[in-house]
Parts: sequence; C-alpha cells; structure tokens
Amino acid sequence: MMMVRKSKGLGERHQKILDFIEAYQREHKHPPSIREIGEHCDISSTSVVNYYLDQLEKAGHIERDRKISRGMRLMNNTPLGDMLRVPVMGVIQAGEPIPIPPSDFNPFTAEDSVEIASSLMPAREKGKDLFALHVRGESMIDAMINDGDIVILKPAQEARNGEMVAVWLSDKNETTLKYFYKEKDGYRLQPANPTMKPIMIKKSEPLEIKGKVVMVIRKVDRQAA
Amino acid sequence: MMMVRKSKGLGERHQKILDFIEAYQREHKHPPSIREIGEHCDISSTSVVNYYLDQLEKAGHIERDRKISRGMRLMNNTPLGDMLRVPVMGVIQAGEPIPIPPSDFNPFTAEDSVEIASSLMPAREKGKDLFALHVRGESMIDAMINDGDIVILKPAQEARNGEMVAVWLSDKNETTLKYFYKEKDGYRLQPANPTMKPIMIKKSEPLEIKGKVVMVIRKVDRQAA
DNA sequence: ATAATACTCGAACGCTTGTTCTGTGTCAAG
DNA sequence: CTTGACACAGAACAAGCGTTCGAGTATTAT
Repeated sequence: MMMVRKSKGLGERHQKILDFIEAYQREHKHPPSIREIGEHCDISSTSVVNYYLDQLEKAGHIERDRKISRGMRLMNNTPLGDMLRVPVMGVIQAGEPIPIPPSDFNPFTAEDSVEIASSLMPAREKGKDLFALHVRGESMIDAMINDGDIVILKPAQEARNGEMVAVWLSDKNETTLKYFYKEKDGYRLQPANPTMKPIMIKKSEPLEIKGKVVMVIRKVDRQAA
Repeated sequence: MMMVRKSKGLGERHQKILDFIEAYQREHKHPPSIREIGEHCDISSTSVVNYYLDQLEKAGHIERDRKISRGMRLMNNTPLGDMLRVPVMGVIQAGEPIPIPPSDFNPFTAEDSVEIASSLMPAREKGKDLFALHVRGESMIDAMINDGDIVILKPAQEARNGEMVAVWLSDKNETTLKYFYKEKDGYRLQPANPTMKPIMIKKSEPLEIKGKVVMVIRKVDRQAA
C-alpha cells in the first residue's frame, strides 16, 4: 500500500507556519518567537511548534539559530540576500569631467545612492569602492548608453583590453565611455555599438582613464523620442 | 567657552557599537544581544550599552524593539531594504517568440532569477508579476539594448504612447523592442536610438504586445567587439 | 567651589524564550 | 493484536536577555 499521508512535501500546518513567519517578519522587522507562532497557528504547545520548525529546517525552508531568541529565517525568498549601496557621485556628460569619489569618501554620508543586488555583481567588484553616475545627454549613445541611464563604475587609472572605461580626453575636453584597447601606436576606443567606428588615440595625446564600467542600468519609465 | 566635547555627532564608542552590530549581523544573520555588544566593545555593564543604544536610536541610527531579544536594526545601510526576485523566463531574440510566464506561474520554483533592489523600481511595478529575459543577438541594438543584456518586463497586452514594449510581429516572424505610439492609421514603433527610423505598422497588420519594458540591466564584464 | 551633566559600573529583578520530558491518541504495517 | 512511527499537549526547567536602581567618577558650566 501507499503512504497516503499528507506527507506530500509540506503539510498544511508547515505552510501555515511558513506563511506566518513571513507575515510576522514583514510587520515586525524581526522573526516571531516559538510561542507567537503557536498562538497564531492554533498550536497550543511550544514543543509542537519546535517539532515543525525542526522539520522545516531539515527540509531547507528555514534556518535556525538554536538557543537564540527568534533565531530563525526563511531560506525561501532570501537565498541570496544582501545588496550593495553605491553612491551617486553626480552626472556624466560629454563636455564635463568625471566626478570621482576621493579616497577618504564615506559612502554612508552620500545623500543619493542606488542599491544593487549583490547577486548581480560580477563577484570581484563586491564591497569595493564602486560609484555611480547619472548619464546626461545623448552623447554616450555610441556606447549603447542613453540619457537617464545609470552607470556603475569602479575607480581605475588603467585598463586591460576589452574593458569598458570612462575616459577624459583633456585636449578635446570630452568625456566618453568606450571599450579600451591598447595598440602598437596608441589606444583604440571602440564604441559598444558595432556599427560605429572606433576613435584612435596616439600615444602622445592625453588620455585619462577614470574608471571601469561594471554595470549599466536603465529605468524605462516613459522616455521615448 | 566652547563645547569641545567629543559630541561632534557620533562619539568613538557610538561608532564602535554601530560597526559591531553591522559586523555581527553579517556573520550571524541576526542582531547581537546587549551583552554581546558589551563584551566586544569593552563595556562592562549592560546598562551602559543600553545607554548608548538609546542615544543611537534617538539619533536615528538604529531602531529598537524594546523588550524583544536582539530587537535592533541598523537604519544606516538599510533605509530601504527589500528586493524583488524576478524569474528569468528565457531569451529574447529577433527570430523567436517571447516566452511569457503563465498566469499560475510560481516565481519561487524558477531555477534562474535575478534580484533587483526594489528601490530601483518605479514603485508601481513592485511585487507584480514581472519577469526577465536574456537578450540574445544584436537585433535589439536599435533599442539601445545589446547582446547579453537583461530586460525586465511586465506582462501586458496593451500599451500607452511612449512606453517601450516587447512585440511579436507574427507575419514578419519577428520579435522586437520599441517605443510604442498609436497613430491614426496604425502604430508607430520607434527605436530608442534617435538616429534610427521608426517602423510603421498598419492597423491591418498583426501586432502582439507581450509586455512593457520596465528596466534594462547590462553587466559589463568584458564583452566588446 | 558648587552644581549640573555626561558617563560608567555592578548587581539584582523578572519576563521571555528555547529546550526537554512525560503522556496520549491515531494509524498503518507485520 | 502488537508494534512503532507520527502528531500533539502540557508542564516544568534553565538560560538568555532587557530593564531598573543605586552609586561612583569625570567633565563642564556657573
């Protein structure tokens, strides 16, 4: 015969507890206690709640810190979790230099910032001194970057071939975002848009790399032409 | 005389406590107790820790749930906090239809997903049934979207003027991302790149709107041409 | 000097909370 | 029928923890 038990994964009560923990967490900003779970899930004994909590932990739905008050958390919607706070240093546009944070800059005092789920980051760049810039104007269009976009940058003075960099061409008084390539007689700045031609820079010409682009974010909230 | 006190904002001890809470939280996934703070910050009395915690709360650096064990949280780097889990439904490319999630789709069972800080979302779209697609190929280049980009979409069958939509042109067997405009004799699909010309669609021609683009994310991890 | 603050300590109180133990009823397998 | 796993209740224990109080010591203002 078969086990026709309700053991088909999660029982009704398991789900109820899980839902309650989530709801409680949202409201109180911290997890519930065993007794609170019992009250709201119609379980009269703390041991029974503990009993289910153990099962939920074995099943991987929650994580418990034994002995610690309210020491439980859902693995459900928080398998990855943290995010990075990236300070917005200002705007980037063709005719203006690039604002970069000073070395002693404190990211927490920044008025403006964007949050990035750290799971989106290429791993290496985490926790680093990243900064963000708002793109103003359509001068970066050949970098596939539009007016209003947000670019996340990592401070850098050098770059390897193939990396997208923010450069300041002091003689042309121009800021631009391009893929960087070192060549025998100078540098090649390649637009991201493959239909456009690269800019060649001689070794004698000034070229200041200000940072490497690690991410571009575009909020499409009705702009359009 | 002047108040030459160390009362210049946060004292050394305030900062030390703040830092410890943050470090402890990262390691243990839950806040420390008053006594734990005392130990690691060289404060012998729990009342002193409580004393500082009160000040930190008044100053707005933390939030406390009195009477509740470990009931504190930083307001510092978590003024906003949660993020959205957006399931990745597949790829979007010129010659293929757009995969859209069925109405009964469970986002939590999705193997692949991207996390977006909800503070980045245009507010309206939060908690909705958003989904994401990987862009394959360079056919969306006139929408300022490149190979490898991630587009976040909201399911939709209609659109208002100026919104960027994902459409399926069944007679041309083509998927494309364009700004949508309704005109007297049909529809105008405007590329995001202003240097490119729009596509005009007669009312008689089939045009299936599959979703509205709400965000585009590009991880610049050395692609280049 | 004196008073007022700001800061620190130590200890005790008492509630909260996770843990554990004993006991009961159900249900399917042998 | 017996056995045993499973689901549940209740009570009691012990540790964890926030709170409070009394008192002492700097530091600053009057």
